[in-house]
Amino acid sequence: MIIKLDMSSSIPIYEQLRNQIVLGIGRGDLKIGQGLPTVRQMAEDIGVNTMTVSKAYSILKNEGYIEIDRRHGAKVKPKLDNSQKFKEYVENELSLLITESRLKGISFNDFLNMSNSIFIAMKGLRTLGGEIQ
Amino acid sequence: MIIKLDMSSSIPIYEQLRNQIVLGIGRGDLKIGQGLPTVRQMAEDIGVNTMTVSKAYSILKNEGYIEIDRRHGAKVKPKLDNSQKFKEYVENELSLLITESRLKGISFNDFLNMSNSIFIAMKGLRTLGGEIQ
DNA sequence: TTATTTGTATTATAATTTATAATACAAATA
DNA sequence: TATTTGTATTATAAATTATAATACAAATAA
Repeated sequence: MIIKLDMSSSIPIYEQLRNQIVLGIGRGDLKIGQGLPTVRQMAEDIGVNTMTVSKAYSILKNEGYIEIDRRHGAKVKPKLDNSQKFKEYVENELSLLITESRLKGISFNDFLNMSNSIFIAMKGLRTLGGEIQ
Repeated sequence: MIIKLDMSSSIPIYEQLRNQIVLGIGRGDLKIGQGLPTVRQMAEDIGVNTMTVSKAYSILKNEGYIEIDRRHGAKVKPKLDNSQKFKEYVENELSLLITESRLKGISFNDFLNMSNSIFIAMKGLRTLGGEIQ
């Protein structure tokens, strides 16, 4: 599992780590059901405080991407969310990104091609057992 | 020009304002060449400090969405950007958003439909004069 | 020329956020 | 019973965010 962090970024480390774990699940580096490194292990690996990792894990739990058991640790388990709130979140983020792209001269075709490439690269979420979710 | 701000959000006001102005250009509320309200006027309108507005304008200038003249004020003038850096920014944001959507159960079709709706709603950037950019 | 309006800089202040460090605790497991 | 888990606590420090009051340089209008 590759975690890319930019310590000089203005984006908080816990947020970068949260994003990297979400992307890791999408890429398939992290399978559904797979355990994440312990808070202490992850903190040592990436060279940050344990509470920074704990915060990232806590956010991922609240967002419904992982489950956390005491002793058993953190485990990948994305929960579906067909709420209007989540749709609006996606719409708002997408609106901003498409607007920025448009104003900067990226064609809508290029934008759709990018989207396709990204989607294809992450197609087929698999569990630890191997079956497709 | 409608500016929607959430004062209880964790996103800084200057960043929300920056986003709202970008979206306003995309929607056509702000035409190319059109002047933005003065820093003081905008600050009064939305009820924040002048320096908060100044910071938002300054970011938009640095990102190449507006131009700023002393005395003449801030003016909408998006600059094209075909740099690799900008492409990577879009790719990274898009990757995260598609991954989140996928994990939450939004189909790729729905995602593309959303993208289409958003793009259609902002088609045809116009200048103050009326000609299409 | 003079007064006014523009964005911006400065200074001070305050609250919040972010991150670290050291320690401790509750729960579950071996 | 000892160990490992996520988490809570406490203290500390730095950076960020926002406000307030004031001032400045540049450009325009009177």
